[in-house]
Amino acid sequence: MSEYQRSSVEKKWQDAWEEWELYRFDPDSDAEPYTIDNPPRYASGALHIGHAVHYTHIDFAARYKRMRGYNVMFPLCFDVNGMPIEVNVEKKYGIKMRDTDRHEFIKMCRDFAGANIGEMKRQFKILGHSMDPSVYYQTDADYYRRITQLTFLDMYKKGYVYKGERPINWCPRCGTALADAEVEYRERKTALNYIKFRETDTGRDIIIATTRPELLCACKLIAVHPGDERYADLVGKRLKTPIYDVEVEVVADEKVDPEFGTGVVMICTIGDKDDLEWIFRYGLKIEKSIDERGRMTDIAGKYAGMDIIEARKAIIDDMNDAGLLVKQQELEQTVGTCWRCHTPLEFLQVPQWFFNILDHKETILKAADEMDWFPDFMKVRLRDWVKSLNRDWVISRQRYFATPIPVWECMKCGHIILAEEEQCYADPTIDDPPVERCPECGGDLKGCEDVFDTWVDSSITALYNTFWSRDERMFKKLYPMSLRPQSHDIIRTWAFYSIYRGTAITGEKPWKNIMIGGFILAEDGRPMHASWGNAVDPLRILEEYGADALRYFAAKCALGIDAPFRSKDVKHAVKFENKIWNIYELLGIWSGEGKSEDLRLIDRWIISRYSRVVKKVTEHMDGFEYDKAMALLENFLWHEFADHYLEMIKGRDDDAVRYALHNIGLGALKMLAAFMPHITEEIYQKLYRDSDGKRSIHISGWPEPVFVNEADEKGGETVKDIIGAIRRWKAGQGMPLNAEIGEITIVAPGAEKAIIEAHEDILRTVKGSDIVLIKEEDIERVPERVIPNYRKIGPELKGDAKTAIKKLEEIGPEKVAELLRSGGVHINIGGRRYLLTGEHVSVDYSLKVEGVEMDMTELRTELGKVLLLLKKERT
RNA sequence: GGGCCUGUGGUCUAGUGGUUAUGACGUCGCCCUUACAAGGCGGAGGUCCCCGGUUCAAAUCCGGGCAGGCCCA
Repeated sequence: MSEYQRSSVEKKWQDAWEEWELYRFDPDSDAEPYTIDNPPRYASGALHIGHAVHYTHIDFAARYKRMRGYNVMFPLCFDVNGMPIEVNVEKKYGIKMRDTDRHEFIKMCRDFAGANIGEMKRQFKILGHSMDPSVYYQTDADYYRRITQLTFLDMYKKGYVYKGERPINWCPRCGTALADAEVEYRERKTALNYIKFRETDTGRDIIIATTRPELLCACKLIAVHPGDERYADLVGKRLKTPIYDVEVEVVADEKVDPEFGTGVVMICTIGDKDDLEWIFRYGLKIEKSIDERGRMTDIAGKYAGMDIIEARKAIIDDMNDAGLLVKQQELEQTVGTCWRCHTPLEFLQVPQWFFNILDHKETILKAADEMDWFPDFMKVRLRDWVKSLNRDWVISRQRYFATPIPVWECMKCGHIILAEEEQCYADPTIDDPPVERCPECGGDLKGCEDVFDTWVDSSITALYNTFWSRDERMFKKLYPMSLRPQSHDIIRTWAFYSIYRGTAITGEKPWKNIMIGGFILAEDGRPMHASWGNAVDPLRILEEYGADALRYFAAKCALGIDAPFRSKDVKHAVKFENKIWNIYELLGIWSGEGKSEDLRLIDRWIISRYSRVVKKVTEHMDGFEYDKAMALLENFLWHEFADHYLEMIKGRDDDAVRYALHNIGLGALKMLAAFMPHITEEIYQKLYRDSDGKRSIHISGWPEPVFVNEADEKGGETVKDIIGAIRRWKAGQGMPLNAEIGEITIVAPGAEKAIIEAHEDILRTVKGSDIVLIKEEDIERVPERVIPNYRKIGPELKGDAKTAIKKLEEIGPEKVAELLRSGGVHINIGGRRYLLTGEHVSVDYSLKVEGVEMDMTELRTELGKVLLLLKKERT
């Protein structure tokens, strides 16, 4: 009567697995490798339930493949570079990156991330994850950054890299370029300002609506819709800008929305992407009104040096004072913001480094086609994204904590000097260039201060994991990797960039399979938000319910589909654990592996059912359908094996039952092991370690089906149904389930053979004394009572209803039954004739077999109709 | 505005052309049975989001809506 002690058991095995180094990838093994391009966990510290679920799915794959005999590579890895760490460090120390020494700041970032990594390793451990510390990496380490730099050199030499000056997304707060993939669109409220421009010739006022009055200093053009009659005479004329008093021309352009504002727009260099389109169309000279730090430039006149918000406020005040501001209106708009700090982005022209992606779309799509996607519809998202791309990937960032771009530039002629391969990892802000002076012009060289977008680091994980550039033999063996697991929000980034880099460098896809996880929503079905108070802390769940329970919930989340967190599932998992624990408590009574010689029908039935489950679960595991595998296992173990088979075999002690219990008990436990590694290990060690011979269930083999026999299954199902019906009947009688019930009479033309074979098991299970098989004709049906259908008789016979019912009772059940069989009962009341049929009246029969009154239950079984007759209890 | 996904008893969910729609939670009733009352058995509870179409037959396929999620513009 022991209870499962989840917290101590989980801790015990987590420590043991770590000590045993159970999950080691063996580079020299002959076994087929199964390599997982594990997402390096970002070193910001906090564990989100979504992370917990995704990494748990990956752990399922790793554990399953290990049991299938693969040499599994499941790296323990962390993504460390990048802005979130920088932002955290700024917050923690109350400093600004730009005001801090570059290398001092980098050190603070490293230390900060390093401290988090310890906590994150602990999180993986208490989730029961099986990552392998022997294939460890973190993206900020020199050994990793070296590989990032080598891939860059390789791509540079192949012509994928260029430096260019073109408008890019710019975060003024972070002071860096951002790729399109890093832009997050947000709804926000802003003021639409109606301001006065003056027509040069006539002096009349033209009202223009703008959300960006601070850009007025860069206003180069005014546009109206060509069909807009209000302004037909304005086209070609010149207007003077308020405040600056600069003359600009009015053009007619289809792109203007006459409904918006006043139908007149000002075009500035540069505001947003629409402005950019106009700039190119009209060949406008680009004038920067905002600098890289988000401050107004000299062309803003008196506003120079202010930041954007200050300048906007100041110019509005000034225009208001001068009577140039007509009105302000609240406006909902969508703005591109920085993915990190959500500052609205500016569109600036700053020299940057680019990867050429536009020329390689076809290669990327082809590689994506060569991989298997789980679920397959996720491929569509990648395809749509690739097809929609119209700008190259900006890979340079004006930040500190990331991999430096390993180049020097001639300060005189701009010539680019690449780092030598041997030199990498190189930091050009510290290290000397490979040559002293520019080989072209003899000018001085300056180390590049830009760093890489962190996706440049993380998009080579497949190359890093497979020893690219380090071990040719291993690379040949391991690339492409077996599996890329990730979530669907980063298809356009991580998946896309990785495929691009992989194909650019090796000419081949980076993985064979890619599995995409869905989002975990809050219990109320909305996304989790700290401010909505619906966020779930997985560490609390772990503490309260344990890792196996949380993993059970993860298993029930189908791949690729957003699922709300369900604490009910976690609680249910605890019940299931308890059930598992007790099932194996019971199985512990039967020791030994048994023999298959004298298997009975019910043994063959459950073994065949089990074998089918093994086949189906294996298919589901291969297809990453963990929810289906888990559901199948639970249903089998709980509701077939425990509820029925175990009840049927209580009291037996023979080699056949031992054979069935041992095979199913061990096999089912193994199939559960990937999902619930702790409880299964505990039971394995107690019951099966000696016979199965492995140190841990997690390195034992995956079970094979024993046999499938359809006839046995049909027979067994029928026996199960008969026993179930008898148990239900007992419950209905208010009898204890272990009450003796004497003789059981059965009519079962299709199932006699099965019943005869299993009669001993049936009788022992339901505590019967004997089974008597009879024919349906042997049942005597004795009409007992007339049952009038008031609902039918009442409306039809109205006032005569009462009399009619009385008459029916006088005729008596036996006669009524006979009349009903021959068409109906004619009744005459006061000259009114009625025909009452089976709709109006029925007869209740009692059943007798050889004169004894019986209860009858009719079953539809796999072997046809079964009538079960049990002696009526005398009350 | 576009792409992809989802919409099934009070709540969550299985089911992708075929008797009476699966299961869980909750609820009501019964039962301590040689593991498990954190268990077993049973009952009540459903316009399968809406409208139209295809079909002998639609929760399921097609079209159009509506609502939610993710990604994008």
